[in-house]
Amino acid sequence: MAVGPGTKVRGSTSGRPIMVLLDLLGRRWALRMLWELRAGPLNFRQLQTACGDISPTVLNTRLAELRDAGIVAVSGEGYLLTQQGGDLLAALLPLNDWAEGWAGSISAAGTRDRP
Amino acid sequence: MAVGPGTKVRGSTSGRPIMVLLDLLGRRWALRMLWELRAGPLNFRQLQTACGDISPTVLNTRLAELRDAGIVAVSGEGYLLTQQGGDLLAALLPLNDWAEGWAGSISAAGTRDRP
DNA sequence: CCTCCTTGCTACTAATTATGTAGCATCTTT
DNA sequence: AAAGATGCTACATAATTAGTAGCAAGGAGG
Repeated sequence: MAVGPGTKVRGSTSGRPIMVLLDLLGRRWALRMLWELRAGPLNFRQLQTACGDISPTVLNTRLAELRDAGIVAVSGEGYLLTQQGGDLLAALLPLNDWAEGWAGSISAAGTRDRP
Repeated sequence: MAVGPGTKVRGSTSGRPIMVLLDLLGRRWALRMLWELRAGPLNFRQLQTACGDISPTVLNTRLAELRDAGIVAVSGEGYLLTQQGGDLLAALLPLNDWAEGWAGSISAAGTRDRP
């Protein structure tokens, strides 16, 4: 197993699931890949394109990690979220709304620290 | 501003807020830092320790990015989440539950390769 | 069978980022 | 004044990511 609950990861030897998850999702393109898979399966090159022509090296590495983690799976249709992956994505969807509000507030106030 | 809505980021020239956010949170330690700040302010070295003795170089870089993004701020008490940062964290809290379920399901189903 | 695509992915090098350690400058406390 | 803390910079090394090329396998069409 590359990464999964119980694994020792950067910054935590405890293997606490949340730590493992934060490490996994903190790797480049991982979050974006989940995001791009939200609408349904994509094959390797489609996913690559969706992520802005990410290099196939990282894409493949990340895919392996996410598959090992049981978040992504392969099918005849291409790569897709597992049931669990879908649940994870659902937990991430609110980020979109937050980001929209963020955009509004920053372009309005544009500063670095809040009172 | 280093990174914020409207910025061009890796994999997206659109500057769509969600893309900028996913890029920002996808940098090493960013998610973890937010997580560790959930309970209240921490000073530089406390935060460093909380993140498992992350190197001060990255810590400082990430802090600057998160401050530029209006997610983290400094006060006499140390580094803390802004109002917005708090909202973002709130959106991320469900990940903890998800991760717990993840741990359970993987150790129960023992899919890929666990002893 | 033979080409010509498409697809998933490996190879390899260059560039960017992160790690790890040391230590300085600035307070605060004793 | 001396002895911590604290926030951070410097710098060398290691690890990760980017970028590009291209191969092996499979399918469609001829």
